[in-house]
Amino acid sequence: MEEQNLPRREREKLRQRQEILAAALELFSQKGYHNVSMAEIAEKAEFAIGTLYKFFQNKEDLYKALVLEQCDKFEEAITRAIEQPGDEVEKLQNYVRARVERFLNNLSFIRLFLAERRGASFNIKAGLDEELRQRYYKFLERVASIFEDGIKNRRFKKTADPYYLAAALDSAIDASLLLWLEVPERHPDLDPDAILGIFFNGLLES
Amino acid sequence: MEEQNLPRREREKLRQRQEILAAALELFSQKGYHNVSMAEIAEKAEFAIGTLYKFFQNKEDLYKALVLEQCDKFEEAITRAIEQPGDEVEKLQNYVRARVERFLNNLSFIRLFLAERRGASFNIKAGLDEELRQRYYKFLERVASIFEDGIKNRRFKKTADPYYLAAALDSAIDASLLLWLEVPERHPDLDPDAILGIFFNGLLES
DNA sequence: TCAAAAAATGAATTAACCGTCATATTACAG
DNA sequence: CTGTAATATGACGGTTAATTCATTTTTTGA
Repeated sequence: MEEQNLPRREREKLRQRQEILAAALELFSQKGYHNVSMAEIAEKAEFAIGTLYKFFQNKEDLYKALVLEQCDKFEEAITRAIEQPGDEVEKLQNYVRARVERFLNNLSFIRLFLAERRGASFNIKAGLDEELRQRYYKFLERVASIFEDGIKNRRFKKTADPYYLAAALDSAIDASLLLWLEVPERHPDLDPDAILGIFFNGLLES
Repeated sequence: MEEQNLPRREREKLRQRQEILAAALELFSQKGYHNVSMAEIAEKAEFAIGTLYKFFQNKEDLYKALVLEQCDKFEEAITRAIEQPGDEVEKLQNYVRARVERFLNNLSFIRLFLAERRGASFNIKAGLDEELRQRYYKFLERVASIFEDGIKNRRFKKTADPYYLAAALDSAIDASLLLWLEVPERHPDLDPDAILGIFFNGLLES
C-alpha cells in the first residue's frame, strides 16, 4: 500500500479514515444511505460527529469516498483475474471465479454495490451515479472483448453481440450469487464453472 | 376490473386513489423514495396534503401500495404469457417477449422495480422487501419449472439446476433491457429471441 | 332551500438530522 | 514542567419534511 513511509501522524490519520469508512460501509449496506445518520456513523466508529467532518466535507462526500474506494478494489481484483495468461475459456473461468471470490469476501459491499449500480438515480448523489455507470460499462467492454476474441479465434460461436454476452454473463453471476446468498438452504452449490456452463453448453438438444 | 358496480362515490374514490398512485410512481421512479416529499406528491396529484392521508396511513403505506399494485400487474402479464399453450421453447419465447413488452410499456416502474428488487433493504420499508423477495422467488420457480419440464421431455440438456437457469435467464433479460435503455445508440437491436439464443445455442465450438 | 354529515384543506406541530463552532483535550517543543 | 499549537468534541442552530387537526368546502337528503 501507500502507507509505507509517511510521517507517523499521517499514517494514523489514514487508519482513522479507514475506520470511519469501515463503520459507514457496514451501516450503509445494512440500512441504505438515507437511513444512516452521521451520528450513527460517528458512534459506530467511536469518533465525535465533528471529527467525521475533519475527514470528509459532508455526508455525501463520505459516501462517495466509500463507494469509489470499494470500486477500485473490485476493479483491481477483476483486472488481475482477466489479465492472467490463457485462452478465452480460461480467461472467462478466471473472471467468474474472481467475481465469486470477491463476492464472498465482501458481502456487505455487494449489497451496496448492487443497489447503487442499478438503483434509481438520486439527485443527491448526482455525479456518482453517472461515474459508476461509466466505469461499469468500460468494465463490461473488457469482458466483451474476451468474447470477441473467442469468436475471432473460432473458439466461440457468435450466438449474440459480445457486449450483450458480457452483460448477460455478468448479471447471471450476480443472480446466482444473490440466490445463494438469500436462500442458501435451497441452493447449496455455488460452483463458478457451473455458471459458465450455462453459457458454454447450449440448452437445446440437437 | 372491479370498478363495475360500486356506488358512484366509491368509484370516484378509487379513481382518486389511482391518480395519487400515478403521481407518486412518476416521482418515486425519477427521484427515489427519500427524495420525494408528500407535499410534492400532493401537488402533482392536485390534492391537499391532508387528502393523501385519507387514502394512505402514511408515506410508507402509500409506497407499499404502489409497489405491490405494480407487482400484481407485472405478475399477471407474465403469467398470461407463460400459460399460453405450447412446448417449453415456445413458453420461454412467450415469457421473454412478455418481459420485454412489459418493460417497454412501463419504463418508469421498471426503474423503481429494479431498484427495489435488489437494492439494499431499508428498515423503513421492512416487510415490503421481504414480501417482494418471496414473490420473486415464487415467480422464478414457475420459470424454473419450464426448464425442468423441458429437461424431462428431452428438449433441453441439463446444463445447470433449473432454478439457476431461470435466475440467469431472468437477470440476463434485465441486463439486456437496461443496456438498451441506457445506451440505446450503441445497442440498437432489442430482439427478445436473441436473448434466448444465448441460452439455447452454446457458445463453445464443438 | 337548508342544515347536518362527509370530505378536503393546508397552516401548525413535531421530529429528525446535517453541519458548525466555541470549548475541551491532547501532543509537543523548549 | 509549561505554554502553544493541533486535534477532538458534541451541544446547538437551522432546515427540511412527515403528520395532525381545526377550519372550510362540498355533498346529501329531507
